[in-house]
Amino acid sequence: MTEEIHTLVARQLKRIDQRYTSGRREVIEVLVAADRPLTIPEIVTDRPSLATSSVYRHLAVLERAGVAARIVTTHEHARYELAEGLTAHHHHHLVCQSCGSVADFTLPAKAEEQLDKALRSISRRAKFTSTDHRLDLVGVCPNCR
Amino acid sequence: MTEEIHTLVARQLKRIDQRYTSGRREVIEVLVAADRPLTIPEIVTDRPSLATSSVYRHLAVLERAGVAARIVTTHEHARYELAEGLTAHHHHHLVCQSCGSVADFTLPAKAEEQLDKALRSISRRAKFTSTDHRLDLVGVCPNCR
DNA sequence: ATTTATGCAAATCGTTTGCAAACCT
DNA sequence: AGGTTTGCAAACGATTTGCATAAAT
Repeated sequence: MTEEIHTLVARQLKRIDQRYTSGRREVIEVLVAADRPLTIPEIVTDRPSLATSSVYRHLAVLERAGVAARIVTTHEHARYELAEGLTAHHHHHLVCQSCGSVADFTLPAKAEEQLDKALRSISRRAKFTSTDHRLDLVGVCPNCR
Repeated sequence: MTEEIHTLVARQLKRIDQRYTSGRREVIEVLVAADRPLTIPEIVTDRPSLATSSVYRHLAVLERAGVAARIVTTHEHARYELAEGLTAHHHHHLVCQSCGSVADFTLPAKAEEQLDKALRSISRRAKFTSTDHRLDLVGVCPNCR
């Protein structure tokens, strides 16, 4: 089942004429194993054989291929996770203001639907071509309380 | 009515033992005049008498005072706007992936309520103390199409 | 063999900070 | 005067890039 992911990543990379090299594969492995978005230092700590600059490049490629997603936080480092297409579900984030950690959550299907509907209507009115929405809850995580 | 804002800002600053100096006032004036979140270079362009480093400091203070809000974008510069307490309404953002511009929108009251309710329930379950939520629509603005 | 990816060190660029002068009270 | 704020230049730190080597096709 995680093999499936690699097949998918390889296909998506090929689509933009990129190879699925061992370094890129390692990055994907780390992201698959994580249950939350990771910073680049975290990824490097997990796989010290990877050079930091290469991880930046790998993630840029993986993002272009649509298999990784960058999350912007108020904290110093950006965070990355597998794209929703690979993990199979649309989700949102709980962002801790204190430690910068990010956890995932999903909205009940009905709430998500209602939200989507409202957002589609907004986009239409604003002549804005929306590709995605982001919903974050900002606050303090259980660890930091 | 914009005088009212200055009174409020002054009060909030005093609360954290900070003065409402001319530089800080100028920053607020620019933000009041803008109808969208601005980057620091944009603010400096508007008021060239302000030193960039001072604008960074001003906005840090204004943010601590709760009268300005920093918006994190995928683009290079952070953006700032008046805090919701001053502009009087909770709103969200349309973020253009192409040019990085950010426009405001509000959700219909009912949709916002439903969303809030769903989010409160999520927070409770995750033992997450939520102070705020952020909702962004990501896509391409009319100017960039 | 030729192209593409990677590591390392150096460069970049938004943001922060030290310090001396200007400002406020 | 005494403390705070500001401008300027220098420092910082996350991310990017140049270039020479290594890997992939």
